[in-house]
Amino acid sequence: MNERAPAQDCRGPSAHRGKMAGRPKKFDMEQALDAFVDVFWTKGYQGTSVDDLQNAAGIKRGSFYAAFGCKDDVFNSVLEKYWNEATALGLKQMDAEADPLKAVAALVRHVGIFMTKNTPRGCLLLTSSGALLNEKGDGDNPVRARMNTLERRIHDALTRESGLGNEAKAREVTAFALACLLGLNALARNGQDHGKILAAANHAADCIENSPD
Amino acid sequence: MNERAPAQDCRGPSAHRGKMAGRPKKFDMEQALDAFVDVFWTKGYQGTSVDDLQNAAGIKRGSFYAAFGCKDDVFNSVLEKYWNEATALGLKQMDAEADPLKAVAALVRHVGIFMTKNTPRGCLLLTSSGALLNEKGDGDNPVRARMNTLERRIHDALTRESGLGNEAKAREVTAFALACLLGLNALARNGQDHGKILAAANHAADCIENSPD
DNA sequence: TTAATTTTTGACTACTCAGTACAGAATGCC
DNA sequence: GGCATTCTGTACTGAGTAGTCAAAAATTAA
Repeated sequence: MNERAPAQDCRGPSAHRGKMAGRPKKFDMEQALDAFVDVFWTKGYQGTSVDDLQNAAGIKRGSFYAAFGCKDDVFNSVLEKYWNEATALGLKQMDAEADPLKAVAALVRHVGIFMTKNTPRGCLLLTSSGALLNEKGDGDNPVRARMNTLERRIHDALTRESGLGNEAKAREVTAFALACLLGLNALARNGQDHGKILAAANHAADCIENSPD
Repeated sequence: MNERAPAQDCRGPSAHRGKMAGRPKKFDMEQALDAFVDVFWTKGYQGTSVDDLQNAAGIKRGSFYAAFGCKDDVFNSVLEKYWNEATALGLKQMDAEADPLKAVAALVRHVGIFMTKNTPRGCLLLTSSGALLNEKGDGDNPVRARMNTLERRIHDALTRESGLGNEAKAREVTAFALACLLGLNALARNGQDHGKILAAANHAADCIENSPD
């Protein structure tokens, strides 16, 4: 564990143009972060080394640590960026649908498409959740926290205003939907082809929409 | 990559009692293998070092390599042992059921129980499949091969004698069932409690049994 | 007792990794 | 120009890793 501050100044070429003293950065923080997302996404948390990150962004050791902090700091930043983008794409579809079961079904359907687009990478968040367990034990971690958020969002979608009165069923569907998302992701990462994943996603969505009581 | 032979003689204390020359083994091959299963199961493929394996079995470096070969050899042995045991427990339940959809539902229900028993470890096979992708790329690997076998078994269960006439539906349900299994596993490894996992498994099984056409 | 055989043991090589340290380069400000 | 500031590049530390090797120990066979 390392307690250094991750150097949150973030001026660099892309930051606001009020010129400041000192040698200017040769790289763009945002572009570098994009590259980091890519590396973690394809290689997984455990599989990426700091060298991988540096090479991907074309940054040498010293600059890297000064600008981004340690590996875990970078991973947190990457997760934040990815989570925001993935949320924007996926969860909003769920919130737009009025009928609770249809809303969750829409989420699952969208995730199917999302996974298909990115085979065999699947979803960075869902994939990392398993890997972090091996690395850090089952304590709190940034992935787990976001998984809980995701779960809460699904549960909320099921129980808001016009929602399911039956709390037990809401919980069951929530757990099932979560399992479907994780399952579709695992399917994608197992190299299943587009057709199969989409079929499974559609089937899952249909199942949720026609949920048995 | 290392091409040494994994020393497949396997006499040791537990083998047949025709005494042979040479210093006797101090450890039992089967017990050691059990310990290896345990380590890979809790730490994952990437997360376990050869030292971990040696410590778990109380074997020193040289002896380890002489008896079991390299890390990948050990992993293959572990996978074989685990697969046989998991198959004996899980797939036979599926084969015992005549109705195709009920058979697959039975498998999913059983997996739910299995995952619950082993939280937060889940299933060694399903868990490793994602990790190996990061490590080895998407080429052939021993996990992938067994995943394909699993998929084929599910598809067979759906299409044997009295089975579904509709091939498209069979494929859809197969992919969905696989997604459910992987999803339940991921759920378990995300630290979800017993109740949630069982609920999700039951819901999934119900969905499969009442599969929409 | 001696030879043959096999395992044990610990040292050894060679490599990768995360993170630190520091001299020097490039800039803005005065 | 001179100075403070910030970034770059590289070398370094220390820990971990996989796998090899040869000498010592334990056993059976002759």
